[in-house]
Amino acid sequence: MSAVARKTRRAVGAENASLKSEFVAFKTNRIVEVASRLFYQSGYSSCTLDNVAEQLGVTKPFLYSYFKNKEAILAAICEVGISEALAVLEATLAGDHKNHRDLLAEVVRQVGRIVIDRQEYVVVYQREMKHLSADDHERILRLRHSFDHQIAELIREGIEAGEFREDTDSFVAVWIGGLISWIPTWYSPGGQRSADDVIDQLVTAALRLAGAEKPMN
Amino acid sequence: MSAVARKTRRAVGAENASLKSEFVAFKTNRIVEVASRLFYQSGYSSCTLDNVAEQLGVTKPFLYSYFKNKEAILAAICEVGISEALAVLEATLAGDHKNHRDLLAEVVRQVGRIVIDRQEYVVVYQREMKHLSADDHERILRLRHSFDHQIAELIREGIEAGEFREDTDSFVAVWIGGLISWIPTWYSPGGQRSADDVIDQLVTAALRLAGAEKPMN
DNA sequence: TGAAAAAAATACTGGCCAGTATATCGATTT
DNA sequence: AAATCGATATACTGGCCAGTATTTTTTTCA
Repeated sequence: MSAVARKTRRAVGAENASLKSEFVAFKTNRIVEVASRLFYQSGYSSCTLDNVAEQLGVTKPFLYSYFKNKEAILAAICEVGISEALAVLEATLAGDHKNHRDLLAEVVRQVGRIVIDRQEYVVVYQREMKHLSADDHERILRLRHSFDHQIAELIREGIEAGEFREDTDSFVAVWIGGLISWIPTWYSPGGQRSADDVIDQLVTAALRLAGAEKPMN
Repeated sequence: MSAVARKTRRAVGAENASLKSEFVAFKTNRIVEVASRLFYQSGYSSCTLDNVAEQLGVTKPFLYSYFKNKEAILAAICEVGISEALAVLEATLAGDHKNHRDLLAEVVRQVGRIVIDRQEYVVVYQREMKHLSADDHERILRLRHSFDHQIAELIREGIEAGEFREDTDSFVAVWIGGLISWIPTWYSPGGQRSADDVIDQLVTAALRLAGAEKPMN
């Protein structure tokens, strides 16, 4: 066998392998997607894996070749919302900004957008967290705390910079988190208010809580 | 039998009857109390009626002589928080107040207190609503809407009276509802912050959202 | 006190469901 | 084309649990 042939075969092999892992990732994703919708609608404990499989047009053992058990699917769902939120938070913090008020506004806007896009994941996380194994629970809680702490830090810096009212408690970070998490309980796509309206309101509300008046003009 | 004897007997009979209905109310209450704690801890679908009965030191058929089925217990739990909140809202609105800002502050304070006192009921309501029968769901949703509308009306009047910033959307009523509902997810009795601290913060936050500065000084 | 009624317990059932053991089927290799 | 292998399906099990039929205990009251 020539050196060229060997190389070609290796390349083909590598391509196959990566293609295969893409397939796996795709299927895993679809499972999480469908499961999150069904867990959202009927609750984690009431939703059976047969339901999930049926919705996907496959059978239960199929799910078990991609996830260890039912709880692992829940963990995957719970991780989506919080890890995406954390990612945009950190990306936004890393970017340039005029001042802390604009930075806070931008962070809230970005995170609000994710919460709206990933409504079902976020709600399932909030409601069903208690069914996670101790390990998964701890891992996800760490992400969550990292998020809260970075927001709190942002608030503290803004107060120090004199951009937020000085009688603001950095604990408002938690209240702002509340506003954000509250969206999915009343916003529904295709309802009265558009997603953009809701996000604008959210940003206004967050700035008021932080004591940073007049958002954007 | 003399008229006096008849009267006495009737009186005794009535007394027994009322005592009996007090017993029934007491037992019903205890069931709701224990069930709400267990549903809170492990979720409605995962918690069995045998668990509830065991915690009460009785057996499952006992529960069925006070409630038609499992869902009826859930409905009773869901109704507690919202109907108490509605009651204090209406009582507060009916009282005298200097102005709309103080009225809003008082309403938020009272409702916040109930949400803290009835944490478990409120959380179960939020999480498990979807398992209610259509009838129960509708009935409870009406209470909820009544609550939201009255808060929105209060905000509108406050704006009109010039006490809240005029660029405030009466939709902030929903955001304020969010703040209130958010408490149970992070406040825990015996934790860092006292219930009174939390309520003070809540009132401050609500006034900021409404655009009514400087709460109490 | 004893019969009847009320309250609560024991004992059961029918269906559901997470998880698994085994079979099938199509692709790949030789 | 036979053997192997990976991916998915079929078929099953063991335990759980809402709800109920039946029995036992307690209360009522004549």
